[in-house]
Amino acid sequence: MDMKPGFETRVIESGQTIYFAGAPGNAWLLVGGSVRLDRCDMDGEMVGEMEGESAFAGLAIKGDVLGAETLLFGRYTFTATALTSCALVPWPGGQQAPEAASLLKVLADAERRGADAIALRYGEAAMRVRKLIQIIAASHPGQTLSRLMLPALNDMADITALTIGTVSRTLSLMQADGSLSSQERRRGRPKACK
Amino acid sequence: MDMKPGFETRVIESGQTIYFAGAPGNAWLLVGGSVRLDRCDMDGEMVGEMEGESAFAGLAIKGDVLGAETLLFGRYTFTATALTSCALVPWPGGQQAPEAASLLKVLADAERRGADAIALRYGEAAMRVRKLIQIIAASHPGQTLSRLMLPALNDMADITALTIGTVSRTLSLMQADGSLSSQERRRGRPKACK
DNA sequence: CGGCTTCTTGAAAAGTATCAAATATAGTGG
DNA sequence: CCACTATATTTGATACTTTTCAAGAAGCCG
Repeated sequence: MDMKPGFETRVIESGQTIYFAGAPGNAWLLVGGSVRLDRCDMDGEMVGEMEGESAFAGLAIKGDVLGAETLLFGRYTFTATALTSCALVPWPGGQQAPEAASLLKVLADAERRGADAIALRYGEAAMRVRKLIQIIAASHPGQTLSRLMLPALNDMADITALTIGTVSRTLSLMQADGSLSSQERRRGRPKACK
Repeated sequence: MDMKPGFETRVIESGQTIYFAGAPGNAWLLVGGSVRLDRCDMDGEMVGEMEGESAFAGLAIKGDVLGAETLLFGRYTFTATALTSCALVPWPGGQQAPEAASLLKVLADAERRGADAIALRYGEAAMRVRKLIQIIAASHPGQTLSRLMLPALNDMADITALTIGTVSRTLSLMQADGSLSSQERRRGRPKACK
Protein backbone atom coordinates (compact mmCIF):
# COMPACT_ATOMS: atom_id res chain seq x y z
CA MET A 1 0.00 0.00 0.00
CA ASP A 2 2.54 2.51 -1.11
CA MET A 3 -0.03 4.52 -2.97
CA LYS A 4 -1.68 7.64 -1.73
CA PRO A 5 -5.21 6.64 -0.76
CA GLY A 6 -7.91 8.53 -2.61
CA PHE A 7 -10.87 9.77 -0.65
CA GLU A 8 -12.80 6.65 -1.52
CA THR A 9 -10.07 4.17 -0.67
CA ARG A 10 -10.81 1.79 2.17
CA VAL A 11 -7.81 0.47 4.07
CA ILE A 12 -8.16 -2.77 6.03
CA GLU A 13 -5.73 -4.24 8.50
CA SER A 14 -4.77 -7.88 8.44
CA GLY A 15 -7.34 -10.07 10.12
CA GLN A 16 -10.20 -7.61 9.82
CA THR A 17 -13.47 -8.58 8.18
CA ILE A 18 -14.24 -6.63 5.03
CA TYR A 19 -17.83 -7.71 4.71
CA PHE A 20 -20.12 -10.50 5.84
CA ALA A 21 -22.01 -12.98 3.73
CA GLY A 22 -25.62 -11.94 3.40
CA ALA A 23 -24.97 -8.28 4.15
CA PRO A 24 -25.91 -5.67 1.57
CA GLY A 25 -23.11 -3.68 -0.04
CA ASN A 26 -21.24 -2.91 -3.21
CA ALA A 27 -18.36 -4.44 -5.12
CA TRP A 28 -14.72 -3.53 -4.55
CA LEU A 29 -11.50 -3.57 -6.49
CA LEU A 30 -8.63 -4.86 -4.42
CA VAL A 31 -5.77 -2.47 -5.21
CA GLY A 32 -3.39 -4.05 -2.72
CA GLY A 33 -3.17 -6.93 -0.30
CA SER A 34 -4.85 -10.33 -0.17
CA VAL A 35 -8.23 -11.53 1.01
CA ARG A 36 -9.82 -14.82 1.97
CA LEU A 37 -13.43 -15.62 1.20
CA ASP A 38 -15.48 -17.92 3.41
CA ARG A 39 -18.77 -19.60 2.95
CA CYS A 40 -21.06 -18.70 5.84
CA ASP A 41 -24.69 -19.04 6.65
CA MET A 42 -27.00 -16.08 7.24
CA ASP A 43 -26.15 -15.70 10.90
CA GLY A 44 -22.50 -15.15 10.21
CA GLU A 45 -21.62 -18.58 11.50
CA MET A 46 -19.08 -20.45 9.45
CA VAL A 47 -20.48 -23.43 7.66
CA GLY A 48 -19.05 -26.46 5.97
CA GLU A 49 -15.69 -28.25 6.01
CA MET A 50 -15.74 -29.70 9.47
CA GLU A 51 -18.60 -28.89 11.76
CA GLY A 52 -18.02 -25.53 13.39
CA GLU A 53 -14.88 -24.69 11.50
CA SER A 54 -14.41 -22.05 8.90
CA ALA A 55 -15.11 -22.98 5.30
CA PHE A 56 -12.47 -21.41 3.13
CA ALA A 57 -14.07 -20.72 -0.23
CA GLY A 58 -11.72 -18.54 -2.22
CA LEU A 59 -8.83 -16.19 -2.49
CA ALA A 60 -8.44 -12.68 -3.90
CA ILE A 61 -5.30 -10.69 -4.49
CA LYS A 62 -4.29 -7.31 -5.84
CA GLY A 63 -6.24 -6.60 -8.99
CA ASP A 64 -9.18 -8.85 -8.24
CA VAL A 65 -12.74 -7.65 -7.78
CA LEU A 66 -14.61 -8.60 -4.61
CA GLY A 67 -18.35 -8.95 -4.20
CA ALA A 68 -19.33 -8.50 -7.84
CA GLU A 69 -22.38 -10.61 -7.06
CA THR A 70 -23.85 -7.63 -5.22
CA LEU A 71 -24.55 -6.11 -8.65
CA LEU A 72 -26.94 -9.00 -9.15
CA PHE A 73 -28.21 -9.99 -5.71
CA GLY A 74 -27.56 -6.84 -3.71
CA ARG A 75 -25.90 -8.96 -1.02
CA TYR A 76 -22.55 -10.63 -0.54
CA THR A 77 -22.32 -14.36 -1.08
CA PHE A 78 -19.15 -14.89 0.96
CA THR A 79 -17.52 -13.31 3.96
CA ALA A 80 -14.30 -11.51 3.11
CA THR A 81 -11.42 -11.15 5.55
CA ALA A 82 -8.06 -9.46 5.02
CA LEU A 83 -5.16 -11.93 5.01
CA THR A 84 -2.69 -9.07 4.83
CA SER A 85 -3.28 -5.33 4.97
CA CYS A 86 -5.48 -4.35 2.07
CA ALA A 87 -6.63 -1.33 0.11
CA LEU A 88 -9.99 -1.32 -1.65
CA VAL A 89 -11.80 1.09 -3.93
CA PRO A 90 -15.45 0.87 -4.96
CA TRP A 91 -16.07 -0.92 -8.25
CA PRO A 92 -16.95 -0.04 -10.86
CA GLY A 93 -15.40 3.36 -10.43
CA GLY A 94 -17.26 6.10 -12.25
CA GLN A 95 -20.14 4.70 -14.20
CA GLN A 96 -23.04 2.90 -12.66
CA ALA A 97 -22.77 -0.44 -14.45
CA PRO A 98 -19.63 -2.19 -15.60
CA GLU A 99 -19.10 -2.94 -19.28
CA ALA A 100 -19.28 -6.47 -20.59
CA ALA A 101 -15.54 -6.56 -21.26
CA SER A 102 -14.82 -5.61 -17.65
CA LEU A 103 -17.09 -8.34 -16.40
CA LEU A 104 -15.41 -10.88 -18.63
CA LYS A 105 -12.05 -9.91 -17.24
CA VAL A 106 -13.35 -10.23 -13.70
CA LEU A 107 -14.69 -13.65 -14.60
CA ALA A 108 -11.41 -14.77 -16.14
CA ASP A 109 -9.51 -13.56 -13.08
CA ALA A 110 -11.91 -15.34 -10.76
CA GLU A 111 -11.44 -18.63 -12.56
CA ARG A 112 -7.67 -18.32 -12.48
CA ARG A 113 -7.80 -17.50 -8.79
CA GLY A 114 -10.03 -20.45 -8.17
CA ALA A 115 -7.53 -22.70 -9.89
CA ASP A 116 -4.80 -21.24 -7.69
CA ALA A 117 -6.77 -21.95 -4.55
CA ILE A 118 -7.40 -25.52 -5.66
CA ALA A 119 -3.70 -26.02 -6.33
CA LEU A 120 -2.94 -24.82 -2.81
CA ARG A 121 -4.51 -27.99 -1.46
CA TYR A 122 -2.42 -30.48 -3.36
CA GLY A 123 1.00 -31.91 -2.62
CA GLU A 124 3.12 -31.99 0.47
CA ALA A 125 2.85 -29.42 3.19
CA ALA A 126 6.10 -27.65 2.33
CA MET A 127 5.07 -27.14 -1.27
CA ARG A 128 1.62 -25.88 -0.38
CA VAL A 129 2.92 -23.32 2.05
CA ARG A 130 5.55 -22.18 -0.42
CA LYS A 131 2.94 -21.71 -3.13
CA LEU A 132 0.75 -19.72 -0.78
CA ILE A 133 3.58 -17.43 0.21
CA GLN A 134 4.35 -16.89 -3.43
CA ILE A 135 0.78 -15.84 -4.14
CA ILE A 136 0.70 -13.54 -1.14
CA ALA A 137 3.98 -12.01 -2.26
CA ALA A 138 2.45 -11.18 -5.64
CA SER A 139 -0.09 -8.98 -3.92
CA HIS A 140 2.63 -6.94 -2.21
CA PRO A 141 4.98 -6.15 -5.07
CA GLY A 142 8.28 -4.54 -4.16
CA GLN A 143 8.11 -5.65 -0.55
CA THR A 144 10.14 -8.55 0.74
CA LEU A 145 7.65 -10.23 2.97
CA SER A 146 8.94 -11.12 6.38
CA ARG A 147 7.27 -13.50 8.73
CA LEU A 148 5.39 -10.51 10.12
CA MET A 149 3.54 -9.77 6.91
CA LEU A 150 2.32 -13.30 6.33
CA PRO A 151 -1.28 -14.16 7.15
CA ALA A 152 -2.03 -15.71 10.53
CA LEU A 153 -1.26 -19.41 10.87
CA ASN A 154 -4.95 -20.05 11.23
CA ASP A 155 -5.61 -18.54 7.81
CA MET A 156 -2.74 -20.33 6.11
CA ALA A 157 -3.91 -23.60 7.61
CA ASP A 158 -7.49 -23.10 6.38
CA ILE A 159 -6.32 -22.20 2.89
CA THR A 160 -3.91 -25.09 2.48
CA ALA A 161 -6.10 -27.63 4.27
CA LEU A 162 -3.30 -28.29 6.75
CA THR A 163 -3.30 -27.81 10.49
CA ILE A 164 -1.82 -24.86 12.33
CA GLY A 165 0.87 -27.08 13.74
CA THR A 166 1.98 -28.34 10.36
CA VAL A 167 2.10 -24.83 8.90
CA SER A 168 4.11 -23.61 11.88
CA ARG A 169 6.58 -26.47 11.52
CA THR A 170 6.91 -25.84 7.80
CA LEU A 171 7.64 -22.17 8.32
CA SER A 172 10.19 -23.02 10.99
CA LEU A 173 11.98 -25.28 8.53
CA MET A 174 11.89 -22.60 5.85
CA GLN A 175 13.41 -20.12 8.25
CA ALA A 176 16.04 -22.66 9.22
CA ASP A 177 17.22 -23.23 5.67
CA GLY A 178 16.99 -19.56 4.77
CA SER A 179 14.08 -19.71 2.33
CA LEU A 180 12.14 -17.34 4.56
CA SER A 181 13.55 -14.33 6.35
CA SER A 182 13.45 -15.15 10.03
CA GLN A 183 13.39 -11.60 11.27
CA GLU A 184 10.71 -10.91 13.79
CA ARG A 185 7.78 -13.13 14.42
CA ARG A 186 4.32 -12.17 15.42
CA ARG A 187 2.64 -13.64 18.41
CA GLY A 188 -0.20 -12.98 20.73
CA ARG A 189 -3.35 -11.10 20.10
CA PRO A 190 -3.22 -9.09 16.88
CA LYS A 191 -3.15 -5.36 17.20
CA ALA A 192 -6.61 -3.96 17.60
CA CYS A 193 -7.63 -1.43 14.99
CA LYS A 194 -9.80 1.02 16.87
CA MET B 1 -29.55 -35.97 -21.09
CA ASP B 2 -33.21 -36.74 -21.23
CA MET B 3 -33.88 -33.77 -23.46
CA LYS B 4 -34.22 -33.84 -27.21
CA PRO B 5 -30.99 -32.42 -28.59
CA GLY B 6 -31.47 -29.34 -30.76
CA PHE B 7 -29.56 -29.10 -33.98
CA GLU B 8 -26.85 -27.13 -32.21
CA THR B 9 -26.47 -29.43 -29.21
CA ARG B 10 -23.12 -31.10 -28.80
CA VAL B 11 -23.09 -34.41 -26.95
CA ILE B 12 -19.88 -35.63 -25.33
CA GLU B 13 -19.14 -39.01 -23.88
CA SER B 14 -17.44 -39.46 -20.53
CA GLY B 15 -13.70 -39.08 -20.77
CA GLN B 16 -13.70 -37.13 -24.03
CA THR B 17 -11.98 -33.77 -24.29
CA ILE B 18 -14.34 -30.90 -25.03
CA TYR B 19 -11.69 -28.34 -25.89
CA PHE B 20 -8.03 -27.70 -25.30
CA ALA B 21 -6.40 -24.78 -23.53
CA GLY B 22 -5.08 -22.29 -26.04
CA ALA B 23 -7.38 -23.41 -28.84
CA PRO B 24 -9.80 -20.90 -30.37
CA GLY B 25 -13.50 -21.48 -29.90
CA ASN B 26 -16.71 -20.21 -28.38
CA ALA B 27 -18.41 -20.48 -25.03
CA TRP B 28 -20.85 -23.25 -24.12
CA LEU B 29 -23.70 -23.76 -21.73
CA LEU B 30 -23.55 -27.13 -20.04
CA VAL B 31 -27.14 -28.39 -20.18
CA GLY B 32 -26.30 -31.77 -18.67
CA GLY B 33 -23.41 -33.69 -17.21
CA SER B 34 -20.22 -32.62 -15.47
CA VAL B 35 -16.87 -31.39 -16.68
CA ARG B 36 -13.38 -31.02 -15.28
CA LEU B 37 -11.12 -28.11 -16.20
CA ASP B 38 -7.35 -28.47 -16.26
CA ARG B 39 -4.56 -25.98 -16.45
CA CYS B 40 -2.34 -26.84 -19.38
CA ASP B 41 0.42 -25.20 -21.30
CA MET B 42 0.16 -24.34 -25.00
CA ASP B 43 1.34 -27.73 -26.18
CA GLY B 44 -1.50 -29.50 -24.50
CA GLU B 45 0.81 -30.87 -21.84
CA MET B 46 -0.52 -30.79 -18.35
CA VAL B 47 1.24 -28.38 -16.06
CA GLY B 48 1.44 -27.82 -12.35
CA GLU B 49 0.61 -29.89 -9.28
CA MET B 50 3.33 -32.48 -9.47
CA GLU B 51 5.67 -32.42 -12.43
CA GLY B 52 4.06 -34.26 -15.30
CA GLU B 53 0.73 -34.84 -13.62
CA SER B 54 -2.56 -33.26 -14.48
CA ALA B 55 -3.42 -29.98 -12.82
CA PHE B 56 -7.07 -30.01 -11.93
CA ALA B 57 -8.27 -26.43 -12.01
CA GLY B 58 -12.03 -26.43 -11.77
CA LEU B 59 -15.37 -28.12 -12.05
CA ALA B 60 -18.49 -27.39 -14.05
CA ILE B 61 -21.91 -28.98 -13.80
CA LYS B 62 -25.30 -28.68 -15.42
CA GLY B 63 -26.20 -25.02 -15.78
CA ASP B 64 -22.65 -23.68 -15.79
CA VAL B 65 -21.07 -21.84 -18.69
CA LEU B 66 -17.77 -23.09 -20.08
CA GLY B 67 -15.13 -21.06 -21.85
CA ALA B 68 -16.67 -17.63 -21.33
CA GLU B 69 -13.15 -16.25 -21.53
CA THR B 70 -13.21 -16.85 -25.29
CA LEU B 71 -15.47 -13.81 -25.54
CA LEU B 72 -12.51 -11.81 -24.29
CA PHE B 73 -9.40 -13.65 -25.46
CA GLY B 74 -10.75 -15.72 -28.33
CA ARG B 75 -9.04 -18.78 -26.85
CA TYR B 76 -9.73 -21.21 -24.04
CA THR B 77 -7.79 -20.80 -20.80
CA PHE B 78 -8.31 -24.35 -19.57
CA THR B 79 -8.74 -27.77 -21.09
CA ALA B 80 -12.22 -29.20 -20.56
CA THR B 81 -12.93 -32.91 -20.29
CA ALA B 82 -16.23 -34.67 -19.71
CA LEU B 83 -16.41 -36.40 -16.32
CA THR B 84 -19.76 -37.91 -17.22
CA SER B 85 -21.68 -37.77 -20.47
CA CYS B 86 -22.47 -34.16 -21.29
CA ALA B 87 -24.66 -32.03 -23.48
CA LEU B 88 -23.57 -28.54 -24.53
CA VAL B 89 -25.17 -25.71 -26.46
CA PRO B 90 -23.39 -22.60 -27.75
CA TRP B 91 -23.58 -19.61 -25.44
CA PRO B 92 -24.90 -17.04 -25.59
CA GLY B 93 -27.76 -18.44 -27.61
CA GLY B 94 -29.27 -15.98 -30.02
CA GLN B 95 -27.66 -12.61 -29.65
CA GLN B 96 -24.03 -11.94 -30.29
CA ALA B 97 -22.98 -10.57 -26.90
CA PRO B 98 -24.35 -11.61 -23.51
CA GLU B 99 -26.04 -9.07 -21.28
CA ALA B 100 -24.38 -7.81 -18.13
CA ALA B 101 -26.88 -9.63 -15.93
CA SER B 102 -26.10 -12.92 -17.64
CA LEU B 103 -22.40 -12.39 -17.14
CA LEU B 104 -22.94 -11.62 -13.48
CA LYS B 105 -24.83 -14.84 -13.05
CA VAL B 106 -22.06 -16.76 -14.78
CA LEU B 107 -19.58 -15.10 -12.46
CA ALA B 108 -21.60 -15.92 -9.36
CA ASP B 109 -21.94 -19.54 -10.48
CA ALA B 110 -18.22 -19.78 -11.17
CA GLU B 111 -17.34 -18.58 -7.69
CA ARG B 112 -19.73 -21.01 -6.08
CA ARG B 113 -18.33 -23.84 -8.15
CA GLY B 114 -14.83 -22.81 -7.21
CA ALA B 115 -15.78 -22.97 -3.55
CA ASP B 116 -17.22 -26.44 -4.13
CA ALA B 117 -14.00 -27.62 -5.74
CA ILE B 118 -11.96 -26.25 -2.87
CA ALA B 119 -14.18 -28.02 -0.37
CA LEU B 120 -13.61 -31.30 -2.23
CA ARG B 121 -10.00 -31.24 -1.07
CA TYR B 122 -10.63 -31.01 2.64
CA GLY B 123 -11.39 -33.66 5.21
CA GLU B 124 -11.05 -37.39 5.19
CA ALA B 125 -11.11 -39.44 2.02
CA ALA B 126 -14.57 -40.85 2.58
CA MET B 127 -16.11 -37.44 3.04
CA ARG B 128 -14.42 -36.00 -0.02
CA VAL B 129 -15.56 -38.80 -2.27
CA ARG B 130 -19.07 -38.59 -0.90
CA LYS B 131 -19.19 -34.85 -1.57
CA LEU B 132 -17.96 -35.36 -5.10
CA ILE B 133 -20.56 -37.99 -5.84
CA GLN B 134 -23.20 -35.66 -4.49
CA ILE B 135 -22.10 -32.90 -6.85
CA ILE B 136 -21.98 -35.25 -9.80
CA ALA B 137 -25.43 -36.49 -8.94
CA ALA B 138 -26.76 -32.94 -9.07
CA SER B 139 -25.78 -32.75 -12.72
CA HIS B 140 -27.81 -35.86 -13.56
CA PRO B 141 -31.15 -35.16 -11.92
CA GLY B 142 -33.63 -37.98 -11.84
CA GLN B 143 -31.02 -40.66 -12.40
CA THR B 144 -29.74 -42.84 -9.61
CA LEU B 145 -26.09 -42.95 -10.37
CA SER B 146 -24.55 -46.34 -10.28
CA ARG B 147 -20.89 -47.07 -10.19
CA LEU B 148 -20.98 -47.08 -13.97
CA MET B 149 -21.94 -43.44 -14.30
CA LEU B 150 -19.30 -42.10 -11.96
CA PRO B 151 -16.21 -40.44 -13.43
CA ALA B 152 -13.09 -42.53 -13.87
CA LEU B 153 -11.06 -43.15 -10.71
CA ASN B 154 -8.29 -41.09 -12.22
CA ASP B 155 -10.58 -38.07 -12.45
CA MET B 156 -12.01 -38.50 -8.98
CA ALA B 157 -8.51 -38.80 -7.58
CA ASP B 158 -7.34 -35.62 -9.29
CA ILE B 159 -10.37 -33.68 -8.12
CA THR B 160 -10.21 -34.76 -4.50
CA ALA B 161 -6.41 -34.68 -4.29
CA LEU B 162 -6.40 -38.33 -3.28
CA THR B 163 -4.79 -41.26 -5.06
CA ILE B 164 -6.57 -43.73 -7.30
CA GLY B 165 -6.05 -46.45 -4.72
CA THR B 166 -7.62 -44.46 -1.94
CA VAL B 167 -10.65 -43.55 -4.06
CA SER B 168 -11.07 -47.18 -5.09
CA ARG B 169 -10.90 -48.33 -1.49
CA THR B 170 -13.38 -45.67 -0.43
CA LEU B 171 -15.87 -46.68 -3.11
CA SER B 172 -15.46 -50.32 -2.14
CA LEU B 173 -16.35 -49.46 1.43
CA MET B 174 -19.35 -47.42 0.31
CA GLN B 175 -20.59 -50.34 -1.76
CA ALA B 176 -20.04 -52.66 1.18
CA ASP B 177 -22.19 -50.60 3.55
CA GLY B 178 -24.80 -49.90 0.91
CA SER B 179 -24.26 -46.17 0.48
CA LEU B 180 -23.45 -46.78 -3.18
CA SER B 181 -25.27 -49.17 -5.46
CA SER B 182 -22.82 -51.93 -6.28
CA GLN B 183 -24.35 -52.95 -9.55
CA GLU B 184 -21.97 -53.26 -12.41
CA ARG B 185 -18.53 -51.83 -12.40
CA ARG B 186 -16.56 -50.44 -15.24
CA ARG B 187 -13.11 -51.61 -16.07
CA GLY B 188 -10.67 -51.71 -18.87
CA ARG B 189 -10.31 -49.32 -21.72
CA PRO B 190 -13.30 -47.01 -21.96
CA LYS B 191 -15.65 -47.57 -24.83
CA ALA B 192 -14.33 -45.94 -27.93
CA CYS B 193 -16.59 -43.26 -29.33
CA LYS B 194 -16.16 -43.58 -33.07
C1' DC C 1 -6.17 -64.75 -28.04
C1' DG C 2 -2.60 -61.06 -26.94
C1' DG C 3 -2.25 -56.20 -25.66
C1' DC C 4 -3.88 -52.32 -23.38
C1' DT C 5 -6.18 -49.80 -19.89
C1' DT C 6 -8.70 -49.42 -15.69
C1' DC C 7 -9.74 -51.07 -11.38
C1' DT C 8 -8.84 -53.70 -6.94
C1' DT C 9 -6.31 -55.02 -3.01
C1' DG C 10 -2.33 -55.86 0.29
C1' DA C 11 1.62 -54.52 3.29
C1' DA C 12 4.96 -51.29 4.49
C1' DA C 13 6.36 -46.50 4.64
C1' DA C 14 5.67 -41.74 4.88
C1' DG C 15 3.31 -37.71 6.07
C1' DT C 16 0.13 -35.27 8.78
C1' DA C 17 -3.18 -34.86 12.62
C1' DT C 18 -3.94 -34.89 17.35
C1' DC C 19 -3.14 -33.64 21.94
C1' DA C 20 -0.74 -31.26 25.17
C1' DA C 21 2.33 -28.00 27.23
C1' DA C 22 5.29 -24.00 26.94
C1' DT C 23 6.32 -19.34 25.16
C1' DA C 24 5.05 -14.56 23.40
C1' DT C 25 2.53 -10.53 22.81
C1' DA C 26 -1.54 -7.23 23.28
C1' DG C 27 -5.04 -5.54 25.83
C1' DT C 28 -7.48 -4.74 30.46
C1' DG C 29 -8.15 -3.29 34.97
C1' DG C 30 -6.34 -2.49 39.51
C1' DC D 1 3.18 0.06 36.05
C1' DC D 2 1.99 -4.73 37.04
C1' DA D 3 -0.69 -8.73 37.30
C1' DC D 4 -4.02 -11.09 34.62
C1' DT D 5 -6.58 -12.65 30.63
C1' DA D 6 -6.98 -13.79 25.91
C1' DT D 7 -5.02 -14.92 21.60
C1' DA D 8 -1.09 -16.72 18.58
C1' DT D 9 2.62 -19.37 17.94
C1' DT D 10 6.08 -23.15 18.75
C1' DT D 11 7.32 -27.73 19.65
C1' DG D 12 7.21 -32.76 21.10
C1' DA D 13 5.39 -37.58 21.15
C1' DT D 14 2.05 -40.55 19.54
C1' DA D 15 -1.68 -42.24 16.57
C1' DC D 16 -3.84 -42.27 12.48
C1' DT D 17 -4.69 -41.77 7.47
C1' DT D 18 -3.03 -41.89 3.19
C1' DT D 19 0.63 -42.84 -0.09
C1' DT D 20 3.61 -45.88 -2.21
C1' DC D 21 4.78 -49.92 -4.55
C1' DA D 22 3.43 -54.08 -6.26
C1' DA D 23 0.71 -57.69 -8.06
C1' DG D 24 -3.43 -59.42 -9.85
C1' DA D 25 -8.31 -59.19 -11.87
C1' DA D 26 -11.59 -57.43 -15.19
C1' DG D 27 -13.19 -55.44 -19.31
C1' DC D 28 -12.41 -53.62 -24.29
C1' DC D 29 -10.15 -53.96 -28.68
C1' DG D 30 -7.87 -55.54 -32.81
